[in-house]
Amino acid sequence: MSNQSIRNAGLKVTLPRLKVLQLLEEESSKRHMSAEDLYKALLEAGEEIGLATVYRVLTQFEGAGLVVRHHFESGHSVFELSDDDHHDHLVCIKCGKIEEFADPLIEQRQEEIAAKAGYELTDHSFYLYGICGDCGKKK
Amino acid sequence: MSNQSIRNAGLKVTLPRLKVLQLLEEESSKRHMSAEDLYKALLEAGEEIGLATVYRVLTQFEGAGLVVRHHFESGHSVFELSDDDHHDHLVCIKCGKIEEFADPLIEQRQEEIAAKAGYELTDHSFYLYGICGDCGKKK
DNA sequence: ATCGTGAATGGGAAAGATTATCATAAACTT
DNA sequence: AAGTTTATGATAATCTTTCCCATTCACGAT
Ligand SMILES: [Mn+2]
Ligand SMILES: [Mn+2]
Ligand SMILES: [Zn+2]
Ligand SMILES: [Zn+2]
Repeated sequence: MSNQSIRNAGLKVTLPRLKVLQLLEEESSKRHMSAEDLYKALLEAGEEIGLATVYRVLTQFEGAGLVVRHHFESGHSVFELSDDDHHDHLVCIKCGKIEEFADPLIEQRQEEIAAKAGYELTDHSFYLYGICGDCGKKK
Repeated sequence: MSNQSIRNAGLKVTLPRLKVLQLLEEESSKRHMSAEDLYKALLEAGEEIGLATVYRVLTQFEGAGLVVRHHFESGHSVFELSDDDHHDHLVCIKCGKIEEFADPLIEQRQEEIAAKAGYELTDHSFYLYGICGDCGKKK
């Protein structure tokens, strides 16, 4: 239950935190939401929450590993619930559709590259951009 | 000569454009400069240039393929002169040092991933973050 | 070299996203 | 229940980038 996830993250269980987390869990389909997206969705759902709180909570969740932050080309941050198994993203530059993928070969290669340069790898950011099948046809 | 690069890009040769491009060429060592970085450097060099112009010119150069824009974690854009051969980046999260690398295996794999998903790949953004040898020692 | 005209520039205002402030409210402790 | 600590929400502030528009500049034609 989200209740427990928040505790495990070392955070107090407050209504705003609960609501944000639950919304992220429900919207597992419409993933990758911005702070503003979440804020609006909560308002529409009749919740009383401040935008600043949404930003704060998301940053805390990120720190606790509960959510992952992404910077797609647009520049601003979008979030998704942290999954057990890491994945990367393939984004259609026409319609915005996002495919998720995991590629062990690339993951491993990253380690090799970092090691060769004497770096200890802590993170990576990897996005592919292209034109999806649907958008390609329409052209 | 930068003069010619600008013409080839289909742009008129103006003083601001010339100055920005020359600065990027000189600073090939301190690569990856932000619009603000370039603006300040030009002011200090006694050039009279507007910040808005720097932004405009960088966007034009990017469109013409003269420079490449990066979004490191910081959020804002940094630029570097476009090199003939593409490279990606390995960034130290402690000291900010940047290693550049090119990995044909990863580049190829990206194509395969996109193809498998029915996307036509147009671009990618790939950054590795870690702790460099120097910063690892100090710990 | 001078002119004319459309394109480029610079300064400041505006926008968009995120963070900082701080008085008030909600949680926890006792 | 009271006191202490922490979180929240409204708003102001910040930061980066873009927009606006009057003025200046570049360059092909004269
Ligand atoms: Mn995802
Ligand atoms: Mn580079
Ligand atoms: Zn598409
Ligand atoms: Zn370092």
